[in-house]
Amino acid sequence: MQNYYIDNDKIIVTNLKEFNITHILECGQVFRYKKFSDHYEVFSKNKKASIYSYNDKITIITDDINYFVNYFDLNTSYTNIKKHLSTYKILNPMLESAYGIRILKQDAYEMIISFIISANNNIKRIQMILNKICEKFGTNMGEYYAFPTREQLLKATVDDFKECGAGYRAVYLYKVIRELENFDFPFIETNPSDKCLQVLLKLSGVGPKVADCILLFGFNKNDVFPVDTWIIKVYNDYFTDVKTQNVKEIRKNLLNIFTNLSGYAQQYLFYYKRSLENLSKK
DNA sequence: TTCCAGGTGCATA
DNA sequence: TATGCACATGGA
Repeated sequence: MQNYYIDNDKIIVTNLKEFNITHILECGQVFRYKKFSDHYEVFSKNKKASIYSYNDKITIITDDINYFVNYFDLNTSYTNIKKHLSTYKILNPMLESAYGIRILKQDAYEMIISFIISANNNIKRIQMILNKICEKFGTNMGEYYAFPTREQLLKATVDDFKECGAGYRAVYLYKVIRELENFDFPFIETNPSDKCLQVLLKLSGVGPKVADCILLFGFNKNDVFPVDTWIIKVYNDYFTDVKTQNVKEIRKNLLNIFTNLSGYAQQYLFYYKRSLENLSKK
C-alpha cells in the first residue's frame, strides 16, 4: 500500500499509523529540527522541510521532494516491521505509545559529526552545539544555516569548536574532519556491519556506541544496537535479573534477541524509557 | 554541591 | 583483553 502521494511541492502522507512526526523527531535520532506551535521544520545538509499535521494527513512542504521521500524512508512499509516487532511482547506497550516512529535516512557525514558531539552529552546541548556550528561555518540559506561541508569545517580551529560549546570533543572534531579526507563511504554502504565497525572505530571520537549510531542513522544498517545510558537502564529493567553495566554484554544479548530488527527495537526502547523518565520528573 | 547526559581515549595491569 | 580515570558543559 502506498503511504504517500506527491502534490506539486508537497508530499502528502496518508497512513498516520506509520508516520508520527513528533515521535519521529523526538526519539533521539535527529538533532536539527525546530518545533513550532503548528508544525515542525527539519534540516538536513542544505535542505529544509516543513511538516504540518492536520485532519487525517501529514503535509511535508519542501523544495526537494525526492530528497525527503528518501529521508523519511517513505517507500518502506513499516506495517511488516511492526508486525515482526510485536512478536516481542516486551515491545508491545512501546509500539502502542510511540507509534509511527520511522528510522530516518540521514546524511552519513552529518551523522559522524553529530554523534561525536553526542558522547557523554544531552540532547538539548547537542542540538545547541550543532546549531552554533551551522551558524558559524554553514552556508546561509536565508531562513536557516546549512550543515557545513567538510571543506567549510576545515577552516574551523579547535578553539572554534570549543566556542560552539563542544568542550573536550573539540579536538575530536578538528581531527576527524581531516581523517575524513579519504574516507571510503562506499565501503561502509556495501559491507557487513562488523567490518564497517572496524573502519569507523579508527576515527577520532568514534567508539562502539557512536559507530553503531552512525551505521544505524547514516547508513541504514539495522543489525547494530547502540548502547547508551538509557539502554543500560532499559536492559536492567526489562531484560535481565542480574543487573549489569557491561555495555559489550548488553549489546551482544540485545542483538541476539532482535537480530536484523535491532535498530528499530533500539529506537523504541530508547524513546520509551527516556519519555517515562522525563514524565516522572515533571 | 553533586549528579547526569545517546562515551571515548589512554594508561595500566 | 579488561578496568579505571579524566574529560567540558549546563541543567536538575
